[in-house]
Amino acid sequence: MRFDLFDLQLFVAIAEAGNLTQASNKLHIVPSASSARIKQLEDSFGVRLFHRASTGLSLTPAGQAMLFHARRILLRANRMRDELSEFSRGLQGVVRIFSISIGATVYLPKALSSFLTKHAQVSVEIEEHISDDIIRAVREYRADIGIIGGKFAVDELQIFPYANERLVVLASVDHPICARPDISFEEALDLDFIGLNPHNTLNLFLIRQANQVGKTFRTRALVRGPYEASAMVVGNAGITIVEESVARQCALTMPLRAIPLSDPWALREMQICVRNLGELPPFARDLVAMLRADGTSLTPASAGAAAPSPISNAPSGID
Amino acid sequence: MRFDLFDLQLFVAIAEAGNLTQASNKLHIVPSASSARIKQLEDSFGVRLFHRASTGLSLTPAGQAMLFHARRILLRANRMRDELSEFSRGLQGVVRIFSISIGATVYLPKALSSFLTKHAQVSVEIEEHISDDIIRAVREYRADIGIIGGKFAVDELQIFPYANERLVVLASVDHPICARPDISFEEALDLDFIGLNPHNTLNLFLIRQANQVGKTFRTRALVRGPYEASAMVVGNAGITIVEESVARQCALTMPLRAIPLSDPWALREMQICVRNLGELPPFARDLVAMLRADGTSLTPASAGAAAPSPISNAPSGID
DNA sequence: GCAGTTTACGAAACGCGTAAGAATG
DNA sequence: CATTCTTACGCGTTTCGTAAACTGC
Repeated sequence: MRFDLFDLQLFVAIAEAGNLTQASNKLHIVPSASSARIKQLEDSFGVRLFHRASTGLSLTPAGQAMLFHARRILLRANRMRDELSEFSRGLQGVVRIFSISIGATVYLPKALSSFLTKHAQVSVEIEEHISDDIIRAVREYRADIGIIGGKFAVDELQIFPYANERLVVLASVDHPICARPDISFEEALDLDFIGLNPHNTLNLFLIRQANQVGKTFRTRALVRGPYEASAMVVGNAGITIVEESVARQCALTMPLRAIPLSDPWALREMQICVRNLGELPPFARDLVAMLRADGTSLTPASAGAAAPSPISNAPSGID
Repeated sequence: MRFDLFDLQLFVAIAEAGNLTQASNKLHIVPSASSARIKQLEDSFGVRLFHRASTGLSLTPAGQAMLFHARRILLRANRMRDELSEFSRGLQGVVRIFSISIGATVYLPKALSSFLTKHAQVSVEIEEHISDDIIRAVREYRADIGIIGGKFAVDELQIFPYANERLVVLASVDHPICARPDISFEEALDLDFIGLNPHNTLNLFLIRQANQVGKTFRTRALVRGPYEASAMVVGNAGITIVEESVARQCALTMPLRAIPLSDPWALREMQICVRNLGELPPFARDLVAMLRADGTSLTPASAGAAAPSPISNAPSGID
């Protein structure tokens, strides 16, 4: 277990060329040296990796298995080298964020634009996942910061409240329910729905809520995301339920109105989670701080159960 | 880019201990040697990885970034070592299969039991994914064999037909529709449904089919898998749609009946895909051959459009 | 005999440990 | 002055390249 990355490169090259000499030339080494390296690799694992023939080398099954892993190791090593070379060119940090859909598409883009200008030499990676996966990733060091939706029991992680997002019904401006100040989820279920990609935390949550009141979604169509759904909502094919900020975004370009859901649980509490704030580099801590400030300012402590007051549905139209 | 795995181990150990001396002791090396290795690592990347202090070492942001990748490389390398050590103890091959749900839970277990007895020294890894991911994995060498559901346009891969699975409605034995020889999907949509985990290929497919006839699922509950659904079907909470072989399995232990769907598309054509049969080791080719033989024998060329005849719903009950 | 792999061998390079130096609190 | 990291240096091992032997088509 003390082999080189160059051993792996050589191994892969030989496996792909089926030929020790060509692989050796490609890597600017003499065949005898390659031969020795491979032999040593085989000895260290106690397994033959290639079948030898005077016509060339071919993989044994053990070699096939090794090839699989070796390729992945090399890919990762290259990414590492590339990232580090960015540092040598001035990059000062990388922050890896895993977020639920609304965070990755609505909140983070805004929040990050100010962060990135403040920290010009820090780069940010965002991946969209469901809450469960996010928690796992943060725990396992695969993500620095997680944005999750709803209250989760998360031991060993540090949790901070982020934005509170009120869920709203998104409807065409000429839909009857636009006359109302709010609507209960149960009432809304009597209307036709445009469904969103089922593989996200919000949708799984809503389906469970529907079960609890003993009703079901009358899904008229199933589309990828909120923007696709909006297009169908405009045509009055149905309504959909999204977070308020998503609704606002969609209403900017389409004649839509958002009607708040009156149920208590319709105020979804998004949370920021990190393994340990103290472990994070300063710029990442700063990002967490900025997110927290940003999140709470966006939803000013209206955290009381079902307060529909701060939600205006007037400015949601296209007018 | 010619560093050791030991370099990475050392790097991670120092990062975790925050202390070069302790890390060096742990790895049975003298601190001066560690110091030299780290320095060389830093030179090769042109980046400082640690902040030096007389109290110990702490990671720079570049070091943090490297730690992230280094951990993953080491995990992979350990898996590789473990797998190769299996080879040195007699293992003769590994086959990695990615399959859709029904393949992984119904078909492969049966097929593999005979394969594994025939090839006592070959091990098989199965992962469950949706068809799109499976195709990508096979293409990118992450899987040797893929089992996908439905006809896909897959360039560059070799495709073989596998089993044809008729979709059936699963209902409690005392449900009215049990009197019928078959039922159309459109009719079935008028009944209450128990929904399955939405993140699988079959479900996405069914939801789209429902859209096409302009109806929607009246989902009364949403559960993880077919066995959980069966329990609710028995209580007459609703019906569900599954592949016939899944239905058969569930009916073994519960008073259920399977009523075939009469729609032409209800005969789902599962397919085996590989990158290139010639590239695979003999035992993997043999597995593909066994799967193909198995699959076609299970669904004897009833591939004509909507032939409900070969499907008996008599033996599906518990009686 | 040609294309390919492996063995033999001397020289250069590398990495280890010992020992001593330097910095910090 | 104790802890910790770094530099200097001698020694053994590794790894390289050259050259020659070996193997199947």
